[in-house]
Amino acid sequence: MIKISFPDGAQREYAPGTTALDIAKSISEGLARKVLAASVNGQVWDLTRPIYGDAQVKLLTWDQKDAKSTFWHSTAHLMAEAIESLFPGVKFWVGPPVENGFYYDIDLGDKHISEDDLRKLEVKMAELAKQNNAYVRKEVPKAEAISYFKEKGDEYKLDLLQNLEDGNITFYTQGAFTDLCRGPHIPHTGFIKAIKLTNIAGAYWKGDEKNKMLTRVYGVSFPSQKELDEYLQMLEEAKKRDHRKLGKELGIYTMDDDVGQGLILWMPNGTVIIEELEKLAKETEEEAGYHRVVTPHIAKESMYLTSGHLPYYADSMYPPMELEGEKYYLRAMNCPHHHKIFAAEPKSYRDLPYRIAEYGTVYRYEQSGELFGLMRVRCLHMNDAHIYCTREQFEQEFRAVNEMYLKYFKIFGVGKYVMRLSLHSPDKLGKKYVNEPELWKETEAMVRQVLIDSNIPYVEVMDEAAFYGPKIDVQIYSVIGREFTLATNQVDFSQGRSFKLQYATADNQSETPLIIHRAPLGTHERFIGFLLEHYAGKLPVWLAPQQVKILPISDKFMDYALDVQKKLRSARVRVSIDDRNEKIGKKIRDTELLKVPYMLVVGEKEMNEGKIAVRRQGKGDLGAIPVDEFVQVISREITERSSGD
RNA sequence: GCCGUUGUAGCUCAGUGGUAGAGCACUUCCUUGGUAAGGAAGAGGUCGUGAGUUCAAUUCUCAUCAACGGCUCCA
Repeated sequence: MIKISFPDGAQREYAPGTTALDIAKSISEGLARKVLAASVNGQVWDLTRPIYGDAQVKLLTWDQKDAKSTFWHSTAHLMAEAIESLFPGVKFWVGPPVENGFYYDIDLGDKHISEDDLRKLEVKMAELAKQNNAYVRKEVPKAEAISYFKEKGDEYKLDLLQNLEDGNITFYTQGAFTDLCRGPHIPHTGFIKAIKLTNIAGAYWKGDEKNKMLTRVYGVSFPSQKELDEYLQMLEEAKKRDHRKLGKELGIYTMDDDVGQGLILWMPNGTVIIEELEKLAKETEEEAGYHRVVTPHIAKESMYLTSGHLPYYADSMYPPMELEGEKYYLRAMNCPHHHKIFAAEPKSYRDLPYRIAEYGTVYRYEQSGELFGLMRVRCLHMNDAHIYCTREQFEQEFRAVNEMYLKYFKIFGVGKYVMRLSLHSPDKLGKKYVNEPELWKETEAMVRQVLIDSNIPYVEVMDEAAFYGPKIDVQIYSVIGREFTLATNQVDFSQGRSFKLQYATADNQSETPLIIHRAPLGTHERFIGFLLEHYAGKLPVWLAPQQVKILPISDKFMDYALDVQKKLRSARVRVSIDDRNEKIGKKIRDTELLKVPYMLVVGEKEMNEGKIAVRRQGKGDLGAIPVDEFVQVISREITERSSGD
């Protein structure tokens, strides 16, 4: 007998060769109907795969991530079967599960899949699923696998096989479809009750843009129609908080073909948000000992040759304009300008750390297909600053920057983010990264140490560093799940030397400072895009473009409304009056939809008592209070930058 | 940049080989109404842009621009 241990610590004995499905059945029939896969000694296995030794077994049902992945992976095979039956002769690359569903990359040859075909494929898949075809695992010697795919003329699977070791190769077959696959899979297709093929996209083979483009079909599937409906419902909800939709509805920003792709026109409402953010940044930076500077948006080519940016980024800068025999570039980064300010006056160690900040406007010629609302644009305003410091000061300065992030995140209630320690790839030294292997090692260790000392959870990622040094990026996710770097904190051991930046040490030697590039609030564009989604458009009062709307019951009360408005305006509250000839219900509805935080209803009662009836957006009627009291309440809320809950 | 989809009124969208329609928004009038849509009338579009096919193109074809979904990229 073999001993099976369960996550709760229980142990049971089974005959060797028993399967996880047998184990589930021995516990309860209900469980056996629900279980999709099993974790056996930490590895996800097919339920039907025999277990021959003692093992830790965890039965995985839909709620578990690994079970979902297995389920979607199996659905990808089912989709491939359907595609093969509707489009015979196509070739398959890989079909993995992803965050929300699965995809399969396909070489369609001269065939073509349309949106209509997706509906046909869904029908076919449902039909195949109903056959309850088992996913059958088969171990295959490498030579046999090779000859199988050679005979099929499938160069893609042959390519996959190249990197697989003999004895470690398995095929899975369900119905008429056989695929090279390491598994695992759900027991049979009958579990797949609801399928939605979501979109068709191109994807480079092996993710390399030099390679052929394959057709990728995305889909998602569920064990019941109800779950699919809920998922679709959730997508609808997510769309409502998409910053592109909210940006339009709330009059935040616009774009125009005559201006150009990726160039944001900030409307009055958006500009209010920008100015509030800048106010916050300026206060915070002043308190932290930064100086403000202002620098031009262009510079000569020679500066970007000095900085070393040009060889790396020429393609993603706007092409230069030539004037009097000189090439000028629109800047894509602020750092060189700032370095020139550092260099303008001789520095001593007493001047360090030298911190200079600017909401710097930069222009990046991002690939057209990359542009995305406010999140990825071609003209951006960076919450930029550069800190020039000694090696001894570095840790404290770097840590102070991290603390600044966290301070900001607290104000905005940002909880869902990942701190990413971005490191270089040693094999790309001299290409993507400056060729200073020792300095890379040293600074990466320094940055890691700061994270550890500050007790900040983080993930390490290779090949994500800047060309001049390692960095910490704060990754956030848009409502539709796309990942973006919101904030960044970077070490630079390279540009100080390129620009011959120096300071005099205490013993009068010349030393090159370390530089920290940092942008805790990222760019206005991305940060505001993020905030709109984060708050679903319901900005806290201090950020709201329109903080108060006064709603007179009828125009008899306009004079009183004007009095109230005057009081609020003198307290610097952004307020206006809905003076339309509409009923109060209509005024409330429209103001609610514009997500104005406070509505003040004024009518006969309020006028006689010197009060206003306060209504909070999304919360309804809060009752009447004296005007002066309201002014105090809202002023405090604004000054404290309260999130309002 | 690549693959695919889309482009009609300020917004959301319907529609057609014979030069266009709805709802909301807007303007005017009636109504002066107490916590999420009061009523009526009116105005508004050379159907993204350019070319081609056709007696005739918003509709078909091609090109181009832009948006969207991915891929690649992201100082």
